[in-house]
Amino acid sequence: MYSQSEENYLKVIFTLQKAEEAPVNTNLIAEKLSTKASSVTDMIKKLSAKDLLSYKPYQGVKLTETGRSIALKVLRKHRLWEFFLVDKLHYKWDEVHEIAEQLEHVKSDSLIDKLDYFLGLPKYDPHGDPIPDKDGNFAGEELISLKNMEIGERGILKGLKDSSNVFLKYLDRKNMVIDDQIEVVDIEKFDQSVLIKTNWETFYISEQVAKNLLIKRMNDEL
Amino acid sequence: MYSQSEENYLKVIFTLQKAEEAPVNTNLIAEKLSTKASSVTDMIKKLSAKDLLSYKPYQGVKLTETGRSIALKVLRKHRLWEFFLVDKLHYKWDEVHEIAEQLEHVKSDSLIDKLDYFLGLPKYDPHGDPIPDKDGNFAGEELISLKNMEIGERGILKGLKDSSNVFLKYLDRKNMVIDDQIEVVDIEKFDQSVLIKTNWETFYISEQVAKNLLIKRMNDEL
DNA sequence: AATATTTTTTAGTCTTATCTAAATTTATTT
DNA sequence: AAATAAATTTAGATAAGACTAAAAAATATT
Repeated sequence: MYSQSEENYLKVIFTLQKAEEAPVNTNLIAEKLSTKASSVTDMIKKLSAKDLLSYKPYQGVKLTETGRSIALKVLRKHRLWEFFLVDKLHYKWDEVHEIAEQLEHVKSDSLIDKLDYFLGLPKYDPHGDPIPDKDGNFAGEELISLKNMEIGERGILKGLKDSSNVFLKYLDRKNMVIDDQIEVVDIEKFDQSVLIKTNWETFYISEQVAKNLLIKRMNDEL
Repeated sequence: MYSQSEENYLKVIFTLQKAEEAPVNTNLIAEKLSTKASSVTDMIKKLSAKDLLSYKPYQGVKLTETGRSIALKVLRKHRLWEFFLVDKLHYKWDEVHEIAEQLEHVKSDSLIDKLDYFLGLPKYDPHGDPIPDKDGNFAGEELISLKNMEIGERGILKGLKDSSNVFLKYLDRKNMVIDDQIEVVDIEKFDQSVLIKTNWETFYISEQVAKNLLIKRMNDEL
């Protein structure tokens, strides 16, 4: 069994590793965990001793297979609990992160699978992030940034690059939610802002927003 | 916010206090928590400093109103999660305790009320234990001896431990009847006699009398 | 290549919650 | 009432995880 702290480190390293595709460095981890670099070094040594990651001083870290599978399990729990909070308890999707951070550390072999089944084996959490299945496999799916879509293309909002609270609130104000269908109507050449059409309205979003919206193209299949 | 450990101590002390109707002693707590007496003493001091229980060395402990309300909140969470596990995830009732022990410490003001609502405001957990409601009221709130009330506490006279004729006549002379509201104004340290205030007068009763009066607490707050 | 800057690690300290062993207080027997 | 036993508290240690400040290594700049 691993401590909450260990699990959090593994989870954060996993997500950074995915984003960076390179050894993850100490400062980044410290920043994501709101802690200090020296604390990260301490924990890294501990995790390395347990063979959850490989580490050479000053060279950053990489998860081992074991470390990766633990991180995936934590991620699975986090996302399933988020789904539960939104789908069953009717939280808004920007309210659930903090609670899921706690729930993800509840230890029980059977619990998470029963929860999964109860929720109907969902494939995506409320932020559109894929939920790893029992065996650690993602619902592999190619999501592209809305910024990379052409005029006339359509797709479905499936995820966010930036899940910060400010951004979630912005989307809430715009009434945009996961699984919304979106069509690119026009792209302003001057500032790359994008005119999009949702099911209800047509409006402009800035380039920065467009970058952060992950879209599943409509000609793909589920 | 209180630590998991603090919450566990409060919860255990609360249940022991209910069972014992007397100051709860160190060894009992240690046994229930599978820890050592010395650890209990340490924690007791900490909780006492935070005014969650009253404690005099070698004399056992008693929860304060604040301590009691925290314990009740933890118990509420524990029992609601147990209900969830059995009713929604189809666990058997003898499998849920360990998991609920973890879930009960998840911190969120809104979570437990939303869960309560989602479950249909159940009154009893799968073991038949009553679930305290939002305001800390039990379905089957039990009665406590007036002797165990604190200065300033109020309650309603609901029963007698000793229903002998002499005692009934005594009450008659004092004009005390069932459903009288009673407030504990003071407790004389020398002989533990209690100054009480009824709707009509304020007077002293002996410790022996106090022991025999069964009170339903009025929960002014949680 | 030498210096400056940034990143990472080390050394030492702190807090929380636990423990063992010894000392003290309370309760029980004789 | 003295002696013994039981319960409780104190003193001192330990482990996890975090911190600050200083040292060491890697990177960037001139």
